Amino acid sequence: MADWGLQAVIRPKEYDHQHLDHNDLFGSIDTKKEYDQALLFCYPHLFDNHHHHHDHVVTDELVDQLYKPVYQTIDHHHGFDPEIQQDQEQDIKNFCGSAPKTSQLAPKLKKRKNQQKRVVVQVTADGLSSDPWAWRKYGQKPIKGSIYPRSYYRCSTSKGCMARRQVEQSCTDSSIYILTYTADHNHSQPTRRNSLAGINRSNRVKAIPKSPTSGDCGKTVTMSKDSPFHSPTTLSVSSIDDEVLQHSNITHETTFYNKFDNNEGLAMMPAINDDDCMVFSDDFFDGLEDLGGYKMESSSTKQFPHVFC
DNA sequence: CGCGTTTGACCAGCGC
DNA sequence: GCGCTGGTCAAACGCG
Repeated sequence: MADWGLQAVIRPKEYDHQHLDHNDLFGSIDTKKEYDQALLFCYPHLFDNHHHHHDHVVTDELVDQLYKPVYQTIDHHHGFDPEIQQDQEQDIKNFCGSAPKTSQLAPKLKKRKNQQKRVVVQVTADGLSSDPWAWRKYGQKPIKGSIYPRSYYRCSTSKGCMARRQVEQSCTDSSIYILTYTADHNHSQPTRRNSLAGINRSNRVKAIPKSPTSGDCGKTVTMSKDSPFHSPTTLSVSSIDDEVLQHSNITHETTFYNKFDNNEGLAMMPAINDDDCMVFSDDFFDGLEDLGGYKMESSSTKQFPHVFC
């Protein structure tokens, strides 16, 4: 059975247009479930205890606008294989249905590198510390085609954890860092204290220099698909809960778009402003922090990158 | 002392 | 088969 690790990326619209060479590196998210997976992989705290679905109105035009370009990308770069999609659907169902068994968690040995599932996240320098997991650097290598080296991290929370993270600076936009997550955590999300204990030092070291040009777009996060989301603590795939929204005082400025996908849930996409950035109010992040025990860095305006476009 | 980064060496996948 | 490249290992070292 095919087990291709197609990647998907959510990135600012203008980024795609200006950095087409990077499209060769990444695929794109093609379903809302994959977006959920990406979110869950990187920000699991957003999903804890929120595993019921909600009805949200979304127009067909909006759905087409949000998702159509992604399918095109997949067709172009990876080819569209119904069997592959079926496998991916099954992976997601396994993930959604119940806590996975140990056998499901164990990565396949000798798996081809390009078949490994991975999640690609693009963040600004400020966003590098927004990861709740504790990572330990175990290698760094210069990458062909990039003037910046790639750093390799493994999860330091648990010795047996196979989760990996790669960090590289975009060669076309030095303010953007490309995070690639592979494998999955075999443990629950660390507590805030544990997480800080693991990242305090590395954060202070600032191994990756912050670009003087960064900061224009706040937290720019780019998500990708096909993550190995089999965290044993995960209850189900879900979207950010209405309770979160209410708790966060979401206003018209922080509208979420939602998309039904074959009765298997819906995605919630932050609104895109005129600058092609998702904008969240401070109240929103305060709410998330309260609900998930997760501290976002202080900033007057939080902006998440939006989906491909 | 524990935990982190750095860095050169080594290994394996992949294309030719 | 060979060479290139990416990913990992492990020793050395730094820091609190």
